[in-house]
Amino acid sequence: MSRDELAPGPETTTETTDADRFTNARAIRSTALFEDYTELIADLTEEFGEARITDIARRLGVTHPTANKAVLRLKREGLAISRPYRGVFLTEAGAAMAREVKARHRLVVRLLIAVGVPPEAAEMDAEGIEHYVSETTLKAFEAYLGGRD
Amino acid sequence: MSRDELAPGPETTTETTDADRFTNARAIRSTALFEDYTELIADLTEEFGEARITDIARRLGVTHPTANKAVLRLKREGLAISRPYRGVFLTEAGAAMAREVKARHRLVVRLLIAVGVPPEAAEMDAEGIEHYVSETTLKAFEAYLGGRD
DNA sequence: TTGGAAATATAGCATTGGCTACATTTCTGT
DNA sequence: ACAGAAATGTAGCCAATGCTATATTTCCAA
Repeated sequence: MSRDELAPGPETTTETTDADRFTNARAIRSTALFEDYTELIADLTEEFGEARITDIARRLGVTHPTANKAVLRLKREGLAISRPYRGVFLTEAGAAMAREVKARHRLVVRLLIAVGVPPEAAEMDAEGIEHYVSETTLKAFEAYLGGRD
Repeated sequence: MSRDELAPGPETTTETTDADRFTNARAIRSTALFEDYTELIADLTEEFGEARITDIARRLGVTHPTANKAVLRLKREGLAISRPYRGVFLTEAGAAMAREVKARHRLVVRLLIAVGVPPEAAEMDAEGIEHYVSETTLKAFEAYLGGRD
């Protein structure tokens, strides 16, 4: 009945526990929002020369106070800058995050389509999946896609 | 400069907007926790005959008050039942969710491994990815895996 | 059987991320 | 040039999800 020493599996080597996986997933969840915002701000800046709160809010499907509050957090984290009543711009750190996220997004969509997921569903699901794809998995996706087209 | 009618793409048909995708991802994020808990409670119940708060907390890597509070939400949503100072059990609805989540989890891991992701990374990433895989994508994964082994 | 250890419950705090309502500033058309 | 429209900012509310600290209950072993 004692569940105390049941955890250690066969090998006593460095092992990834359930808790590790869940903790990892929680950590990712807390950065996912930043990734969405930086990517979107990069898109809007490219399209319009600046990213305005109203446009950010509309694209994300949230109200503008919500977008505004998120931008405050982005600024606090050094990912964006803005002046009152003006557009939002990414810092170098924010732009780097946006580039990285965009590359990951594209790769995830390409992989989903490659294994037979309809493009529409691939785009939809990638929006959530992309945040959880590790560097290792990304490399595997690249190898898989590279080796077949 | 007017960004108002830039949104409508080429076809005026039913179109999935960015906002739709983000709204979908947010909705999923809010059910992900329930999915993790029901799956875990099912596992523990199978292993030990009941799911205890302490075990739930340890496996998820959170403190027990956190697990307790989450279980209160599960009960409120009709996914679990429990009596004070006793183990937690799934309702039929909770058990159904657990079964569905577990099947999805296994399929995601299998697919990741099939495209070349190392098993350890596949397990890690699946913990987050699984929540975002739609029915359509799941079907595609099944077809892909079925057609190659 | 009873006292200490373990498990569970609860109170209270912080942050995130959503909202509505309202204030302020900027833009724009006449 | 200015009035109304649009955009932005801010205040305040709520629920979720984490935490620590402190009860309370149950379990187990001497």
